[in-house]
Amino acid sequence: MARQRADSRIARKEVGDLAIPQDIADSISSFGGVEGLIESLPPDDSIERMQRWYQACADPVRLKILSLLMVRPLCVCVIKACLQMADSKLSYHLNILKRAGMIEGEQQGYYIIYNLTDQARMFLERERERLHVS
Amino acid sequence: MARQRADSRIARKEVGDLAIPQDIADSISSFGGVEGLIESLPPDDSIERMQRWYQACADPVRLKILSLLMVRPLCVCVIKACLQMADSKLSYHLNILKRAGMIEGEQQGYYIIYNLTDQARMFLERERERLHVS
DNA sequence: AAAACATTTCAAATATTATTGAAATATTAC
DNA sequence: GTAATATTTCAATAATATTTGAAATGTTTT
Repeated sequence: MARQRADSRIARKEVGDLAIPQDIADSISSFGGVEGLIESLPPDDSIERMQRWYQACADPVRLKILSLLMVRPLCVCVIKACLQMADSKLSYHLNILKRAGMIEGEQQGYYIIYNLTDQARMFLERERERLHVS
Repeated sequence: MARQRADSRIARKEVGDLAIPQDIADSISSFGGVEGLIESLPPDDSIERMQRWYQACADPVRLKILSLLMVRPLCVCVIKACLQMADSKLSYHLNILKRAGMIEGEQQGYYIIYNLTDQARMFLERERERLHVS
């Protein structure tokens, strides 16, 4: 018994040269229509920064590095011992996190000790909380 | 007058076959050394889910779609009118957001109306807050 | 200054992701 | 059923990102 589908007729409204559902048309007209929506978009530089940030998080190696640095600042060699990969590969990923503003390295003798930036730590703490709740 | 650099000699300690800075060695030994660090990493499926989520956010087109949907649910044609791109391109990005669990689409007559999932809305609200504060 | 250690840089190869335009699907209107 | 509208799928191409191994850099020890 096919369930009765909701009335398929959808009221439409012309917005410029565009016919769209009436309720959407009505609603968006209150913040300036399509024009208004476009203006509400974040500026390009802000979009770029966000993109770089999330891109930095979008890789298993880098997520693991971030997870390790949540514990405490670590030298490259300990990160390498944990993740078991070639130096150059690790260095590549560290550099991406650095350029995104998520980590900083400080040379100490032989070693470079990496740590999360305050921004990254705040982000990761919030994310940990969010993911545990849901 | 070059500023006196901190004593370059760094105490080192052997951990397994690895010589690492003493303070790091001491500190990580309290949570099980390198072994313990490795065990503290999130499980693979969790890493994968995070990766897909952040990857979905790591693109200017998709960030803009998310930003538009923060305003209200929208049909594809309105999103298209705002972002001015080919149908197939838009569809590609909508699909990535859908597979990441950030948006859902519901067919209504001619149109498919997309909306943020609760998870995505929560994430984006928190991010908006975080980025405004910092 | 030479040797040893830790890390980065570079260029080439590989893999993944994004864009494009044409064809396909699904819904509604006639 | 045919036409019209909205959206997706597909296959080919283009663009980016990642991996790899070798060479380079910077630091410390001898």
